[in-house]
Amino acid sequence: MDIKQFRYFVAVAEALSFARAARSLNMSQPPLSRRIADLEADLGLRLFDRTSKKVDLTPAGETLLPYAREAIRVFDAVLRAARSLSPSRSRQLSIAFPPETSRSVLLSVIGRLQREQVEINLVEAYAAEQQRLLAAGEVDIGVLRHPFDKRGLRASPPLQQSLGVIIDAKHPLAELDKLNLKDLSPYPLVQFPRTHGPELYDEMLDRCRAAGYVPPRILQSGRMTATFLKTQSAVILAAAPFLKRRGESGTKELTWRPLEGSPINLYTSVVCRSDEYVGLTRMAVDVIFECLQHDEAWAPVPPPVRSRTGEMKFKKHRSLTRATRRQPANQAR
Amino acid sequence: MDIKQFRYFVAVAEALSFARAARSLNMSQPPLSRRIADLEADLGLRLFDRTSKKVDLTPAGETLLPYAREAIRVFDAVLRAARSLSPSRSRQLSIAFPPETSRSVLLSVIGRLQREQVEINLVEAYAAEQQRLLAAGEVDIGVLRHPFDKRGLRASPPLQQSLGVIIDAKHPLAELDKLNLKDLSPYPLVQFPRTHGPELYDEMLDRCRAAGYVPPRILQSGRMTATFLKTQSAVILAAAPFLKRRGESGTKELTWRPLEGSPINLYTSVVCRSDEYVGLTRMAVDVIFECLQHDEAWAPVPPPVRSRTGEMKFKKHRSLTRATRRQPANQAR
DNA sequence: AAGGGCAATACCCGCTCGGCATCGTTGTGA
DNA sequence: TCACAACGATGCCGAGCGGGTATTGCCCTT
Repeated sequence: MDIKQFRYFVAVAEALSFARAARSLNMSQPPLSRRIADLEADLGLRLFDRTSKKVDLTPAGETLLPYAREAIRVFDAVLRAARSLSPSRSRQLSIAFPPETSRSVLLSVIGRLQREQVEINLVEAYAAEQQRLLAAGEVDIGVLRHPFDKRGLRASPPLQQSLGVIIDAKHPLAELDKLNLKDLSPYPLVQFPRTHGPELYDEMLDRCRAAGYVPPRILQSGRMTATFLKTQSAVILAAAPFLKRRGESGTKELTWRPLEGSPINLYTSVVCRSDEYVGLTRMAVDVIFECLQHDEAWAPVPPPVRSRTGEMKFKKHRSLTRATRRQPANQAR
Repeated sequence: MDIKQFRYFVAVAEALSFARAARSLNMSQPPLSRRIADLEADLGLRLFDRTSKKVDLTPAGETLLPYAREAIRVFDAVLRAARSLSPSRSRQLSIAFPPETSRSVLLSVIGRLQREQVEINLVEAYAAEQQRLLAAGEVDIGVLRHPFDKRGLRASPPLQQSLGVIIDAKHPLAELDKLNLKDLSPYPLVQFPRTHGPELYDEMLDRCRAAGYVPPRILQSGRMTATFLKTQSAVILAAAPFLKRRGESGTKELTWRPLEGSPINLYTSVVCRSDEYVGLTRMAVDVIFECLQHDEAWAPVPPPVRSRTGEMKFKKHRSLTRATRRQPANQAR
């Protein structure tokens, strides 16, 4: 019996759906069904009443749920504590986030890492820059958008955000609840500088064109983004929580609208150098991943769409220990 | 990461020896060494300072130990609770022990099971009788001596007890600290009735003869055992804690002596019907096993001797859930 | 100097778990 | 009313994890 079984149980109990729970666990539905069946067999009771249409906790499952959560909580806490005991040269970590990271996410990351006594050095950078910083050792952990070069890096499973559109509250399009990319046609698009992430930049524009939106002009994002949006009737593609970040100024006068059918998605991973996914760094990577995942607006795994188009399969990580073990252990000298 | 790694860590920390810890975990030493190395790699720190002569906790290991224990404690408690949630027809279990079970073991078993709200029905019986009771369904769990017929039963790993000799405190042999089987030659032997466990009975006598002790008479053990020992200068082979059981009468006048080189050992397993090692029953089996194991005088696993003679290899159990699952799951109807 | 004890390493194998494909059922919309 | 869509269960397969045995290497003892 493994603590994983409890995680599976809790995931299903929270999603009340095997398929959704499986997605949030980054696995497929059949093995999850089996693991739950195994657990039920072991415990000698049914945890869920399930039909093909509905999944409900049985009374027994209901009673068990909080205890399972508690066991997981304690276990994770100990593991985190153990990992952060690591005698890293120091307890400092440099972590890079994309500039448009929402404030709420940053706050929870900082809060949780401070509780583990980590000194954080925050860096703001796009994918290309982050890759350089990671490679140069100037940053320990990066949060970056796909696609990026994964060589030598350990990347978490991708998290998905559906992009919408930010416009001035008085913009003509603000009348509509959901926008279509075509609706944007008359308006200029604000984009981050292409050099900061050429692949993503190109893909976003491709998607726009494919859906019939060819921006009349493209404006460089920068300090003046809000001004562009107000004075030029420009639009910018962004995930829902983007606005949350900009408590500073003008937030009230901007508004966000989702895109019909989520035609553009952002995939994000938490990343560190492969050989450093261990101890303190690993603890922090896991914590950051959880913070992102639990933030609303981050889907744990690309929805069905992904497996149909076959694009961006996520490879499971092989555990590092096996590889590590093969090298001389250089201990007990 | 699995809770097992914590168990391994704690076992090594308690034994301060990989070999001993491995034995107490019913596994061999090499895999344990690797699991610990893996854990250290994962955490990014050394848990033990080890040379070929000594194993010590590092400071980090020292700090971690109590937390690891706590995580295990919580996890096991939840698992026990979950298993005992099982809607067994009732919360009653019939448990059979060999008559010579020490009182201390019985007390801890009863205490722990009562804490799980189990109603216990204790039965006193030797192996042969226990097998009948198990097969007939009149008893749910048995604690019985090897060898016994394992068909249809799920048996825990065997626990070992070294037999010594109980004699009257005034017996001539009481002068010696350690006895040799040959020393017993002049004295009659008290044995349980052969029908209660013919194989064990025969093996014990074989061992005696092999070591040069051919009892002049064999007396049937019963209510009058103590009297035999006092009036006939008889001897009885028993594990160390046997005396603890007999708080009733005469304990003071009897005494126990170990046998030089532990020539005779008792192997005991906790047993239930294979298909019932699940839910409440499984919880109880595990609890009883732990109680026996933690009682001093029960070695977790036969010491090196066993693997040399090659006798009584213990087979690992395959998990039941897998097999169970293959039958129609008859749920969701 | 030889031997024994112990942890580490090499190598191997079986079981477990997760993946894909498919089925059966149920609810839904044309 | 029928076909389809959604979902959980099942069959089957491959990979990797974890454990087993044999062996090495180190240190201490005699």
